[in-house]
Amino acid sequence: MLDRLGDRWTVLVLVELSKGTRRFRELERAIPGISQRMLTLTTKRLCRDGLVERTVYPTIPPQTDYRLTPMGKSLADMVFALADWSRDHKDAVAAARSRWDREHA
Amino acid sequence: MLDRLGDRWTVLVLVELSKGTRRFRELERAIPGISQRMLTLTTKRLCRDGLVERTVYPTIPPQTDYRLTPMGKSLADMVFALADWSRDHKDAVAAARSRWDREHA
DNA sequence: CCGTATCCCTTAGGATACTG
DNA sequence: CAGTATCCTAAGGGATACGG
Repeated sequence: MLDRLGDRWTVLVLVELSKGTRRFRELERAIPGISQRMLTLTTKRLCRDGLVERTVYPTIPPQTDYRLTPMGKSLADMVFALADWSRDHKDAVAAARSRWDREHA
Repeated sequence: MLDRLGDRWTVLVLVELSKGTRRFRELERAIPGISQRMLTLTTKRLCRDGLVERTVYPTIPPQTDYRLTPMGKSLADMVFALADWSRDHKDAVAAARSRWDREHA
């Protein structure tokens, strides 16, 4: 499970879907740099794990909606907690790094 | 920052150090499967980020102690929160997966 | 014991092209 | 639009050998 949050794209999809239902193309545009392939793989994994739900409208052109399940929402909350931690300690980490880099020049 | 927790070895080292001060060899034994190379890289990154502190005793044979900084401890707490989430939802995820696998056979 | 330096192989994932 | 299929390369990380 922890390795799921290790995946960069997974986290970004989770965050984007936490804002509401999104279509495939909307996710793609909202997440700069993601390839079609990775978006497909990522959403598929999230669906398989029961974190995201998919609804397909067999219209022309086709439309697919993605949205977080309750479990997905709770995981997204963990992501936000991590993001908070990250923000709170960003400066301290940066300071530690520059100090390390100075001392190991 | 989030990608740090994506790294499997980083998480395991963090967890092990949360139990107390450890020497290089102790970490290696406590984390099955980690290579010397990855342990070195992982501890070095953690030190650079100010999450772990190193104390070297220039004895023969040499000895090096690793321990979490306060910031490292707080990150370890986040890891434990994730582990809790994981434990709480383990069954639900497993169920979702087997259902998915059944339906996509 | 505590690392560093190389080699080497696997795999993640981007680019591209094609379907319903 | 919403994917699937194929190719290809960059790099993460294991195995091994060596140094202080």
